[in-house]
Amino acid sequence: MTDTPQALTLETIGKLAGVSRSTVSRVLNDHPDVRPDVRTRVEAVIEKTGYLPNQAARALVSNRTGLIGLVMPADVVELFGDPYYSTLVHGIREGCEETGSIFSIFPFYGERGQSILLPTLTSQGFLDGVIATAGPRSDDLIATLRDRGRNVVAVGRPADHRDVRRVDVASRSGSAAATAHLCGLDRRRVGFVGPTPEYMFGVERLAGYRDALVAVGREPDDRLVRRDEPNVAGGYRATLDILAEQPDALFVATDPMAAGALRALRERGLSVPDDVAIVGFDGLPNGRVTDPQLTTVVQPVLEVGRMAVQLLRRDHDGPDVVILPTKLRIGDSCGARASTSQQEMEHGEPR
Amino acid sequence: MTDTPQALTLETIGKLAGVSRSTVSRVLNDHPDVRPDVRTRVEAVIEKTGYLPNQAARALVSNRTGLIGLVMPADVVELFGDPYYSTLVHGIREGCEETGSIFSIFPFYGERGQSILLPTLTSQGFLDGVIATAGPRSDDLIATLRDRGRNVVAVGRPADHRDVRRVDVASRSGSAAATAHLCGLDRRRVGFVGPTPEYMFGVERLAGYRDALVAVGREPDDRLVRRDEPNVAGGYRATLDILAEQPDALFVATDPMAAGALRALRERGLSVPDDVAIVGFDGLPNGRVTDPQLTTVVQPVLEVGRMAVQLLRRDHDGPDVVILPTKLRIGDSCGARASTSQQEMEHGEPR
DNA sequence: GAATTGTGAGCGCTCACAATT
DNA sequence: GAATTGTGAGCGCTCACAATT
Repeated sequence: MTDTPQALTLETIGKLAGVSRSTVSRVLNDHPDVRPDVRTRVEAVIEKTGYLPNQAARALVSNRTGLIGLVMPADVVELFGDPYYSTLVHGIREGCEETGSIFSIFPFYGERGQSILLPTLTSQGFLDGVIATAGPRSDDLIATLRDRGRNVVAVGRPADHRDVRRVDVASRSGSAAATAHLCGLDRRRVGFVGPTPEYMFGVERLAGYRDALVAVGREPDDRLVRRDEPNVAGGYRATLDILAEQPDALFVATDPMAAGALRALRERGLSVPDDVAIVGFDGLPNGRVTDPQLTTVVQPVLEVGRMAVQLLRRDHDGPDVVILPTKLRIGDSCGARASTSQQEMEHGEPR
Repeated sequence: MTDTPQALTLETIGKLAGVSRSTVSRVLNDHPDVRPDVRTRVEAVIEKTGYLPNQAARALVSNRTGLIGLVMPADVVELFGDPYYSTLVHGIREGCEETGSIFSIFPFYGERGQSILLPTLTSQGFLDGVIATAGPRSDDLIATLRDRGRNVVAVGRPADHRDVRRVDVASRSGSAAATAHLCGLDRRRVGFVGPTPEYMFGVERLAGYRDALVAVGREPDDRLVRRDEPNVAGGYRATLDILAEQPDALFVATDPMAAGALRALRERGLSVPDDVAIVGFDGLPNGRVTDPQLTTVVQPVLEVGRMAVQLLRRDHDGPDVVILPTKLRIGDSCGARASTSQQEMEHGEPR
């Protein structure tokens, strides 16, 4: 169980191939100025010995490790059950394959987990870049990494996002489109169910909801707004609560919350979309299937992941904040499909 | 977006504190022979400047990176939905916190993903140790890491497990106990539903099933054995198929497969446990809740994760193969609870 | 002489430049 | 002189040992 006895180095390989360590280095790094026969000879020795360069030495001198880390501040169970994260991970992995980076997930939980991880993340010579999802449990970590000059990209919008490179989706305009859609279907009392205000995406989605109401000449009414945990249980509770206000439609800021809303309405004997129309937000490829099928604002999470990797690149010269568009996908929960006149509004992808 | 302008090094900190780099190094690494006032002075400078040692330099000279990697050869969606992985990750994270290592997950998918990751995993100066779950998609990776002399621990049993350190659970004896339990409840035609034979744990669980039959003087009958993918759909298919043999009990080698079995039986109008008794294998803390509640062989996945980290330690001097015990937890799917005489057989933990 | 500190060497690479063909 | 190769220095640490109190 000891390490490799033969501590192979560039020098050893060079000796075996009859060249200097420099030439071996050039072969390894695909430098052009190597004579073909020498290259072949060196490659043969590398192949035969199974030599692989020491990553630490390489990182020390080149100041690059090739490692991209995704920092996940959540309980593993929570994380692993969430289609948002699985899609995001998928996108980041694809992005890393494109750029030739190694992708790695650093799960941590709570203050203690963060304090263990933070020094390592912040050190030189460990990660080339960090991707972190914005949220109450990671916003200070993102701010710390930024302040320390680390190469960090936030996914979403951290509470303090000055000088933070980030990828986000058009939460506000997407929410406005969803709300406008409900208003256009002649719903008079359109409510909002979303996360508590420490989630910035919830703040933006509430703003979009209000934008749409104002745009059609209605007065936003806080009695039609409920906030809770951004998960199924939170959506369930908030919906039960808001029913006292007799809404005939709800824009629900995440699909898991919308699933909770559907459950609450079913329990109360209310039909969707007849009694209450529902529009959600997420539209994830692996999201749960609901009955009725949810009308929702689709966000391009896969592209978010890919783009985050792009933003991390040193040679990236695009904008430091990238906002990706969302689009409304019509399902059966909003009532648009019932009224044929509305059918042409559908511009979501087919499933 | 550039790196920190002040490239702090030990030398810089030493200069600021009026000592040599050696003394700063001693302070950082908690060496005893530093005068208290000097230590305080150096710590003050470190604190003020926010200095953190370069991990690559440290790794190069100490030959340790402090990084433990879990290699996950699976589609992310599959992975993230699986309570086995979430529990395992939880256990490994706890183990790493105990040993002061940084824990990181390397997700990859397919041949291409593996070929990208493998050189890095195999290199010196990158990971202190690799944990990999055994299975058809990772067994050759485990063998390669072993052959290259890397510090690797397998979870489960790889097809080629010579000289591979590993943590496993007592699949065979646990399966025998489950099968014996069904025989003891007077089931005459006890079938086996499990994974296809490239999954070694399935091979062991089938062996345990046969052990139990032989022990009570019955002839194992391959017509009562069905194998399919180790997931809900596979369990569903295999169970539909085995019903032609009219089993009155099934030992199902994983809980997801058992969930599929329950669905198949329900669809065929068969009652559990009256028509067919079911015992599963897994008993994960975050596993799905079934109706009826599943009798199952509980494996200690959290401890498996913790133990894997222990086995990775250089100073570990226990056995290289650790097999953790399983225990049968009685639910409502086997019929034991109905017959009061069997109640005392229950030795699972309460939920 | 014991406790504390500094110096030199070296980990295994990459890069600039000099030396060789 | 252009293409190819080797040498020297250095990345930022840790460790052994020498030097200092």
